[in-house]
Amino acid sequence: MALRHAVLTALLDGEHSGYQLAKSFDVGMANFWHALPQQLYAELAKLEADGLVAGREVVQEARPNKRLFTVTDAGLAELRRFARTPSKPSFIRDDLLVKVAAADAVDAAELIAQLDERAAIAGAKVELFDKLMRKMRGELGEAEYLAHGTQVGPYLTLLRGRRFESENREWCTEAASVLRARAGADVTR
Amino acid sequence: MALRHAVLTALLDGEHSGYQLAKSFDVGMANFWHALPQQLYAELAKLEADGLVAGREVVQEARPNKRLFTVTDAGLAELRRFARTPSKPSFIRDDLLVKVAAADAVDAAELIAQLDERAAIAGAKVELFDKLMRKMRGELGEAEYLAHGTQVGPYLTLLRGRRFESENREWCTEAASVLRARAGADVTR
DNA sequence: ACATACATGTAATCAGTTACATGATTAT
DNA sequence: ATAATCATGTAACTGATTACATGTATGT
Repeated sequence: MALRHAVLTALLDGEHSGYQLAKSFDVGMANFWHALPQQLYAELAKLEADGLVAGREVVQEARPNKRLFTVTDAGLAELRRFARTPSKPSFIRDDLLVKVAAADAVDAAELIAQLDERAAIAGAKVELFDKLMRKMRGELGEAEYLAHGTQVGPYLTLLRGRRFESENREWCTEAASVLRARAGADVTR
Repeated sequence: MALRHAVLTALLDGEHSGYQLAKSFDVGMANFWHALPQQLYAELAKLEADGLVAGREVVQEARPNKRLFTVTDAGLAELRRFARTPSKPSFIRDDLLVKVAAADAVDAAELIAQLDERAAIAGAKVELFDKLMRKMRGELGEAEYLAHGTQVGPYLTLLRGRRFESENREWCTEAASVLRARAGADVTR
């Protein structure tokens, strides 16, 4: 039941609407948790009912009204309690890896195309994370930021996401080239 | 709906019982898919009902009887169809990363302890994957195996898992040392 | 005696996804 | 005109987790 804690964490750096969360979940948070807008709206409603976040209505003219949420003291306490509970080892779920595991039994050309596509997506994520990290660091170098910056938490998780996607890109490229080489060898045999 | 395809893939290298699958899912498959025994038994039953796997009863004396499953032609066709569908980008779900993201608001000592523990777990996984890969390669070197080995699919996914866990271990170690340095600085301030 | 491995499930609940629904404003 | 952005949800369904249930054989 960590979605609520991911939401509380996302709200630590100020008030957000459900809509804003839905966006930021696809950038800073997406390395370790993912959620659809509907889930976030539902979770915010539950968190408010439980007194862990407080919402305030903001009336707008040119746009629909919105509700901005902040973490309450009870919410902060809940987050601290959560941080003390044991963590279960993480897991990945990846359709593409399932397909690669079945590489010996399925169409190679199609797999290669999907690996190339995924490598490109991962590359774009690497650049996005680099940008976010540069922005967060500001004037400071990485070592300095890690030592003295505010928001080490988010910075560390961005670092993790950056490495994951970089790793991902490299592996997809390699796997594609391995499959290409084997397909080529089969043809000339 | 990729659990069924993960199961079909796992059954590609020969017949397995639900019990055996439950074990092997925690090693070779665990880098990209995870499932509890109950899910596997249920999925095998569904796959059998759909004619994608065939089960045969094996009567044993000293142990309970078991059912061994193999992929049918229809199952193989389904796997090939699946391999042609577009893959949605993977995602990680990790409690510990949520906690690190909230690092600035929670107890540092506890987080550090969890990061150290996770680094050790990741290290053990790296060794396990190395062992499995050596076993799979046999006499061959890695480049040779990737070029000519049977089971490139499983080998490539083990490679991915190996790198993921290695990355994980490094990051956990670094994150812990960053948090330790900051905690130390706070104390002496 | 106690734990672990073997072997297979059911039932209840919780979490996540897909599909649907509404409606104004701004940019191309 | 068309698409994208802002803004928030409901309803139905599928997938995953937790708790429970059973029973034998082997190792420490």
